[in-house]
Amino acid sequence: MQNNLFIYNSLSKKKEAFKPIHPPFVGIYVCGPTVYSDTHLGHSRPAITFDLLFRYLTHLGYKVRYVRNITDVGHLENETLGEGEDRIEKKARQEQIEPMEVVQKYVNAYHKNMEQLNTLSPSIEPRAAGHIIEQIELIKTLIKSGYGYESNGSVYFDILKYNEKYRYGKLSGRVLDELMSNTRNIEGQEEKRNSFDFALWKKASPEHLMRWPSPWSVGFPGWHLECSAMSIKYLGEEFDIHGGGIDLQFPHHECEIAQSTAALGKESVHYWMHNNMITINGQKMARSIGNFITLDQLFSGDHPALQQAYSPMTIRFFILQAHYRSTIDFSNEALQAAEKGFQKLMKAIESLKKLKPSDSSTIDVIKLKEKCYEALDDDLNSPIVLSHLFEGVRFINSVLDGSEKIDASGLESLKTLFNTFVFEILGLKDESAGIGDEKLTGELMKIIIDLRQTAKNRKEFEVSDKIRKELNNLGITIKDRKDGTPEWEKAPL
RNA sequence: GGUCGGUUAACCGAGUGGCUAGGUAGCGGUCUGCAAAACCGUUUACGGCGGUUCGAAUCCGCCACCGACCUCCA
Repeated sequence: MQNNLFIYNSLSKKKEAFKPIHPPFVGIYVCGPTVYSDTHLGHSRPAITFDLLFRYLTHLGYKVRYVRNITDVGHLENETLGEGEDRIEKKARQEQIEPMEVVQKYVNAYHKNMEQLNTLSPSIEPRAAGHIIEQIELIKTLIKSGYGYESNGSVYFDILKYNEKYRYGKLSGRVLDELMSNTRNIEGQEEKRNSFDFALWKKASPEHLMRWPSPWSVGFPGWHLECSAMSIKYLGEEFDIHGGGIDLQFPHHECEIAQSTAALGKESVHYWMHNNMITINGQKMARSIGNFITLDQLFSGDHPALQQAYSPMTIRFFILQAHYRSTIDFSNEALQAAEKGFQKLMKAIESLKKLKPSDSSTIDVIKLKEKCYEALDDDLNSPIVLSHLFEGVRFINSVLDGSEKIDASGLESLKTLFNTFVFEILGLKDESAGIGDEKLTGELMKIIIDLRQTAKNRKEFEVSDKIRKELNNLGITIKDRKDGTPEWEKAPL
């Protein structure tokens, strides 16, 4: 199996040819959400970025195992203090429910939103709390090899020791000496040999709800550990691609690298990929900053910053219009532009179905297809793919207008091209279909349009304009075509 | 303060040495009874100052501004 795909590797800071370890198999691990509140716009970025990667690799013929975890334990409010409260537990106390009820609630919400965005389900979606045993085993290995040490019932990772043999900080460009001089002295660190050591296992305080027995204490695993344990379990000691948000690079992914490398004695991940952030007013959108808009709010328009509701495919299109390693700035203007652009694309695909072939062709479909592949192969450059597809859109509309021509085989190729890239790979879908009572509406519209046509033929424009205006009030637009058969369309609700 | 990244036209956003990305908005036109759609044409660009080069948005230096990470974050 061959590919021309180049992927930007965060570790080498270069675009590298993608060579899977065991073709035709490809293993991908992506950091999923910590499920303690609603999914917001920022979460859709990695979901869509790695959905695109998953879809493209699958399209190329690879058998992809896509693992995306759910963090449901161990993610503390404040890691440095060592006394931060578990996010899930805090929410559980606030809402007076079980921690696992919090998890269930927000996992369900996350899944619903992911489905709305038309992202494919991962092959495996493991949860940290379901892999306590694997994590404990990994800690044992780390203690045995001297990289983990126990302290008062908790276990920490010894970064200084690790750095003797390996280089801590190589992903994020940190230098340990600088970390040492920069780290703030905060109380509550007495258990650690060094302030930058991170927890592998934490002893639970008496009031802590989420707790499991271990050789060291009744407690819970550290946040970074789950990804190492679960990626090893499902993808093997070495696997192809690890993805996640750029904000996870340090310390999360750095710690993951340290743990896995220390435990396995070798590099685990071949390609690190990081998606950039969605910004709002130029600043990162994040739960901690409080400037986020949830996906449900976007879909309903129910948020003070929103001028209107935006459909899931508008959001998906919006995100695909930027390259995944660039920031993308949220605004109503930008989303409205995305909405219009997306609708234009969908309309052209509808028109494509109706095109009549000519004897000759004025378009090179093969070249267009090649350009689309080239763009994807260049580190998943979806904005460029879209720009090529819009070339196709202009062509389709011109054929409809009579200024361009396409032959039968070209037409088939063009249909396949749009189907492949727009729906299969970019993962967009037509949202206008499937509104109830469609058939009846169609019949009714036929009658109304017929009446209006009669009025027009009699030059009773007052009547015909009234019909059009009343329909407009219902969100229905009449479009008189040159050949005298009017079209109508309903704005999406 | 340290490390890293960014600054492209009204907005979003591609592009890395010579060849107008694209979407949205604006303007003019074609079509149309009007309108919408579509098509054609088109305006406002590469943060500032230097340097390298025949040629720089693209490479180098300095400056300004913005941001990310250094706590948790997708």
